Amino acid sequence: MDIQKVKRKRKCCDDEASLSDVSSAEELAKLTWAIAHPARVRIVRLLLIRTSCVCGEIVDQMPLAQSTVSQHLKILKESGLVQGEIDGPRICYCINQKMLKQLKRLVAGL
Amino acid sequence: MDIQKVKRKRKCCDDEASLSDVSSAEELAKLTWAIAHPARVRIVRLLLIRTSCVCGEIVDQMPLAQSTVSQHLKILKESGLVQGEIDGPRICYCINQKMLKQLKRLVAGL
DNA sequence: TCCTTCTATCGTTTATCGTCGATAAGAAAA
DNA sequence: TTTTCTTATCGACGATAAACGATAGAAGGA
Repeated sequence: MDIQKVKRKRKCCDDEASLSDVSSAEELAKLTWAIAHPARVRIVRLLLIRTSCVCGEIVDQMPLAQSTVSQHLKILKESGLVQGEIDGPRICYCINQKMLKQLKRLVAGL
Repeated sequence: MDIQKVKRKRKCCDDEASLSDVSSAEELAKLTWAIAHPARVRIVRLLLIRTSCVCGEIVDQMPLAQSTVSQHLKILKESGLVQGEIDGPRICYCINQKMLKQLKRLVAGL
């Protein structure tokens, strides 16, 4: 997506390192914020359990109104962690494995 | 948030699984929320770089007012990711490695 | 065609976050 | 004791999140 990986070695006193630190801090904050709500964690897990995509079954699994779930899905989509594709009359959600990997990588690198 | 309402879609004896799912979802949400802000990511990284603890030097490293940094530190402390100990006139912050490991474990387990 | 189903979005209300300046509290130094 | 340094806390503000109900829009089936 965005963000070039930190490939170059750090030299002392160059602010390029600081800049990439800042941008990766923002990326990590953005990704963690996406799952920084119990409902969104549960949604992500649901999508992971069912390797296939899921639509409004999510609503049935959650003690929330449909509109609220839709809002959480929107947040997850905006973070890039989740993708949604139109599949007939319903919409098929699935995890963006690439972004999930990126999240895991960034957290593991703390 | 309120009580989980476990819909009976699942079958045999997985109430316990659902409950632990819910609680771990809340724990994961709480921990990720703690670092779901660029400033708090930077604070965590600062504390990790300096294996020793840091006090108000954090403020000098950040483009934020002292009170704001203090607020972020409070959030980090409440999450358990950071500990603060009084050390003379100042306060010594450090990462709670146990909680950091827990965060990494939960994220890796997604 | 109309109807049903599914999802997104709108509008609203309430709660919380992020930020700041000002101030309080606590300990060390003078 | 008084002063000084460091950190926490207290309002206050605008911005945003979270939740809901109601409604709109799209697609399939009757």
